[in-house]
Amino acid sequence: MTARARARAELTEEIKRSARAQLAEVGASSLSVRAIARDLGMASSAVYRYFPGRDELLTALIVDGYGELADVAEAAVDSTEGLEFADRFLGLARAIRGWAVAHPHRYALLYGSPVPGYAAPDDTIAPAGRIVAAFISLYADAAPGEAAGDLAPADELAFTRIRDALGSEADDELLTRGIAAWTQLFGHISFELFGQFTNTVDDLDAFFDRLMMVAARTAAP
Amino acid sequence: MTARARARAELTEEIKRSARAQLAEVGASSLSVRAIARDLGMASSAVYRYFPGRDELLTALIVDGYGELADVAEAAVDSTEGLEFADRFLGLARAIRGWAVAHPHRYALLYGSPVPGYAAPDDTIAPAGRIVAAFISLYADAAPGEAAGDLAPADELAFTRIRDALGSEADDELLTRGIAAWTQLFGHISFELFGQFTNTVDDLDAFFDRLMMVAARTAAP
DNA sequence: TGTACATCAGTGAACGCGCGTTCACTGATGTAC
DNA sequence: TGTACATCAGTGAACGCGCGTTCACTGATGTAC
Repeated sequence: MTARARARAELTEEIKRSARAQLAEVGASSLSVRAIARDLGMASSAVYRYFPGRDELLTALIVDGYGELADVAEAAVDSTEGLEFADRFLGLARAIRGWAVAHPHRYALLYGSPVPGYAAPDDTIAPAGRIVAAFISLYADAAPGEAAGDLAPADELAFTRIRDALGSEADDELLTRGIAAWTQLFGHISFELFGQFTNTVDDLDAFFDRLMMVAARTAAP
Repeated sequence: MTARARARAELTEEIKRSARAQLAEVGASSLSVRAIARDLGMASSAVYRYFPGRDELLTALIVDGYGELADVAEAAVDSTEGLEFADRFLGLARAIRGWAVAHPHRYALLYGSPVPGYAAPDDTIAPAGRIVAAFISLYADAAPGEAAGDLAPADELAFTRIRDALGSEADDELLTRGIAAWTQLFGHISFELFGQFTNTVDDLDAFFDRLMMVAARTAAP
């Protein structure tokens, strides 16, 4: 590997690093080639030696983001091998949330509202699929009926403010089930509107109804 | 009401209408006072007679959006009075999704990733609360244990593509439960990162774990 | 009903700024012989 | 090992554009007497 190639690889990373920092400050739609160049102390035109344009840079950030989250998800699945389904799912969920909380702006780039004027190319589909695949792989080893046990008793810590606001004595179990259904509703809508369901479910209306019937059972008092 | 006041009210609405159209085309972060003025055939400075600035216009759009969605949610709750909990929840869910699908960009403004550089003022809290309140009101009249019945049999229409992709024979019931848990995970994360949980749940870590234990039971094979 | 004054909507020019992208160029690095 | 040529990174000026906001102004509408 020549010195030139090494310098190229390093500066390519530097540009993406600076772009991620900018993402956190101004958001994807205001990502600016000139601001990145300024940050790195180079002419704005120099960035074009590394990326053909702003959109291709965005694509690179998205692909990297899915890739990194997929690594995290797969590591979580691997590290829980042999455990029962519910524990493995919890481990996967924690890992994904952990990454999202650590990199909220990158999460928003992947799962938040789409960047106006930017159409994600097909290159982003495969890395996005790895994350879903990690979840699906949990089913490969699981025996049916594995996780029928009851919830551990609530610690009565998480809901004091909600209970105050409600002025009610609802228990933690019911509150959790209610919020579960609620986040499920909005999770579905965001997935549907923001493009996570494209080319998967055939009939979104019918699917939505079924999903909400499950949610209603979960949330019922 | 004077002619001047009437004209003012009308033009205020016109500005918001044009702003909503622009929202759909370029997104909230690129909402432009000049583009709205151009659209309405007036000088860009004239818009400042109606809104003190771009951010206040955005706030008005957000408040209007929550208000309209809250009207829809409350209407759904009212129209299902007397029915059992699961049916009322399904009606509410359908109503909310219906509005979101009809106005995807306004939904993104309310529940999508936050607009960088814009801090929503307190005026937006109350209208947002009306939507949650509509959901909570369902519990006021519901008897415990109401919705324990089984799901209606699947129509086997919604999942052909997913099944093809999986190369498996998983039934619709399990697929629905799996996707339910998955959208719940991402629904929670988006709510957490995009600010819907601020000042409600005390300990988000503990709450998240409980939520995912519920999800794991839902998704178990 | 008529007049005098105050209020307000709308104008157009201007300020100062930032943006993506192109282009001809210089000088350093790499490669073939 | 040395030379000749090709490749490539980086520069700085330029093009053409859009933005939010301010300001002094004109002319129409509203109001108090």
